[in-house]
Amino acid sequence: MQANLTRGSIVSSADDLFYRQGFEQTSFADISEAVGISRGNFYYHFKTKDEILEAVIKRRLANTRNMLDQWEVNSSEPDERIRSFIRILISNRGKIMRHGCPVGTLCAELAKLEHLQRDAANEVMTLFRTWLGRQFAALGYEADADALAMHLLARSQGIALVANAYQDEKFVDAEVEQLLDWLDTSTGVSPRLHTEQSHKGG
Amino acid sequence: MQANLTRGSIVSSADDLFYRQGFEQTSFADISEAVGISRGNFYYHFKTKDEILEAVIKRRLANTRNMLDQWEVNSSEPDERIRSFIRILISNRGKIMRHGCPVGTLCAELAKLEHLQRDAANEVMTLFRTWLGRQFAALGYEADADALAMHLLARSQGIALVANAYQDEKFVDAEVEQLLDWLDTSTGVSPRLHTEQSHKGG
DNA sequence: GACCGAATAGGACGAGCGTCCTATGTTTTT
DNA sequence: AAAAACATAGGACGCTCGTCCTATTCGGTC
Repeated sequence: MQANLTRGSIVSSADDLFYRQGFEQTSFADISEAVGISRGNFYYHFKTKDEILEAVIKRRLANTRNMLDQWEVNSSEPDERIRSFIRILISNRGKIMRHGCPVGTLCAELAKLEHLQRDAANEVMTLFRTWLGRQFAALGYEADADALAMHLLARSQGIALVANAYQDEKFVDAEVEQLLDWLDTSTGVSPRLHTEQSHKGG
Repeated sequence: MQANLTRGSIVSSADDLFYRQGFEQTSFADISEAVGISRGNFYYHFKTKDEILEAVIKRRLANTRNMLDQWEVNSSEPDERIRSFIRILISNRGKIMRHGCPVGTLCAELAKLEHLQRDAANEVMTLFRTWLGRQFAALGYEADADALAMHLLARSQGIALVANAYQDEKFVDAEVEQLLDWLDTSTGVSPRLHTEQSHKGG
């Protein structure tokens, strides 16, 4: 079963290239060169470019699920879990400044292409959305859980996009601080519900 | 000077197509068909695709400057001017849900392509940035004017991107309300500086 | 060692791309 | 009216793309 190994390498390289160059801009030749195989061999594993995209999105879905699961394991408190989400802006700061958010840029590109895999790409974002929604619900914001999740999602996407445009490291840091403060003090949607406020550890 | 007329039509159509389909996805054939001229005539006015992009960006810069000037004329109060900015999310809501923000999506695409016109595209965003910065400075936030402008810029871009992904009209409305509230109450960066707070009209 | 499926290599293909050229038509100038 | 400049049309070019085909090599089985 050498095939599975090669297939994995292809999806992994395609994932990386789609992120760095965009889907449309990445050619079969690019991927096969990155993997170190011939274009003919490539066709043995994937018949069309859309098939690769589909596999890449499935891979991202799986990776995202793993990451979210890990955050739930690492932190028992919902607000700390949300902080894990916010802090990826810091841990991935370099990549984000160079290539934007992998989730947002793919959604934006496929939306513009009106691509069939558009909904699949959105699912990755929805993974974060529902996960964040659950955390906000656990914090006591049952009614506004989804709105808060969407708000945080949009804030993150905006920070990533602007950071990518201006390559501004300090801007990311400052905005992340604001997000953490926003989480600590109030969500801005229904502050009165914020009864059991958790205290900062440090 | 029929040339200037045709040239204008080309830039106008290209502007629209670049917004709806993206720069890379739009071909010479697309533009010439939209204008109603032959590809040969096209070449008479623009030698390369990059030249068209350059002209489109210059057009957007001019249009943006006009719009910002108009906002300054229409409102004497800086906070009301900022509200004009926030409200484009409502007035352009349909377009934004379909194709995203024209400024943000172009910056994101050219960043991914590592295109030479990338900085030029960023200038459109910078136009908003400096203009917003001036309004915040006029509101009394001299020290944090640029940070506040960047914050509002990022918020808007995030809203546009998420709205484009989910085609969610109510989300845009709710977020715009939050932005207007944020502007009215406090900026979140240096609330203590917010001495001369303007009152709402309605 | 012959055999067979799995896996790989490398190139052919038609289409569309950006680019460029030349011929033709249309004003404007003299 | 002739000449010159402007403007347009339509197709040729070389290239790259996604796709597809066929020949070859590898690895395990009888």
